[in-house]
Amino acid sequence: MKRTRMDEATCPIARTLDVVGDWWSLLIVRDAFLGKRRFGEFQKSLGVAKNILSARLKTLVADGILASVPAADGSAFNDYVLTPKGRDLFPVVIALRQWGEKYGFSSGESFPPLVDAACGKPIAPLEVRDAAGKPLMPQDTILLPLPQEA
Amino acid sequence: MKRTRMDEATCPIARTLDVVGDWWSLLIVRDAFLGKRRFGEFQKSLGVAKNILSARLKTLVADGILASVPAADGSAFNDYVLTPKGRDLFPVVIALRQWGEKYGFSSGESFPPLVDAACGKPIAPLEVRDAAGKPLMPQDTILLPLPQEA
DNA sequence: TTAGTTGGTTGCATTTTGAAACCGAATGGA
DNA sequence: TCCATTCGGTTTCAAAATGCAACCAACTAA
Repeated sequence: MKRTRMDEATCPIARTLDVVGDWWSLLIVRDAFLGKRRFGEFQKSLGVAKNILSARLKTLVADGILASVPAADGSAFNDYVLTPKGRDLFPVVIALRQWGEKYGFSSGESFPPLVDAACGKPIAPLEVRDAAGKPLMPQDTILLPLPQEA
Repeated sequence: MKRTRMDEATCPIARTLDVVGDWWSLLIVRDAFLGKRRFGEFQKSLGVAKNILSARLKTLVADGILASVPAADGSAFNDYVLTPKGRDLFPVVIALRQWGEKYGFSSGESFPPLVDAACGKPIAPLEVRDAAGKPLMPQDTILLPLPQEA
């Protein structure tokens, strides 16, 4: 009756969700992208219970998404910073953000915009493209059978 | 002590995760992209308990991601098909998939590839771009403060 | 020195999840 | 026509995750 694991799934989506598919992990990663690094910063920003945050940070570190390093301010505490593996979640976070921007707000509401630091303009909507760069719709793609190894 | 809701969050990412941030919803959406439409198809593919699947389909329909329509085969049952809002999750699913492809498999393993139906070649890695089309790294972006309404 | 902050852990109540049993309606076969 | 089986669920109940508050140890500031 444990939570169903998907780490043996043949599907890459399932394997990703097995690691970051819970309620808090991707929000922690989001905050890490925004420069937060201390336990207390995450806790205050997210409003998550400290035991939950503690458990999540542990698994994110164990999964190689965050690294626990000595604090930059010289204090005796730890900073939690994104590894390259964690930074590669950027498109995931942006995709979630853009869908939320489009569907998560009623017309009267607004949200803090994420913009290009250089030009100040909003980033472009993500597009799924083929090898040549042409945009692809969902129905333009097919899942091939698993290749058999020798 | 219920699960903390994030539907009031100012962050679009949090609002998205409030809707599809659980263990199963995005896998149901994935299967819907692959053409699955019947309760039994989802259940067999996912191996999820039927009560959970039933609850998830209900909320996905309530959230406007799936629509419940009369079955295409003329039987008395229902099909669950993606709405335009659901189809707009395509970049999310692809982002999760590409991260899983890169980090979710050991070197000996392989996974079914998702390819361009027209040319048979794998789809390109998603890239976050600025308004002009130039690729952006995470540190090239900044979150602006919430704009004040009049 | 002592009060407060930081970064947790522990304990417990509530909620969610998961497995299996159950059930009615639709379907199929003899 | 009758019976069995599948389909699409709901109910029941145990196990696990979540959330809150209390606690605590180490560091820090006054």
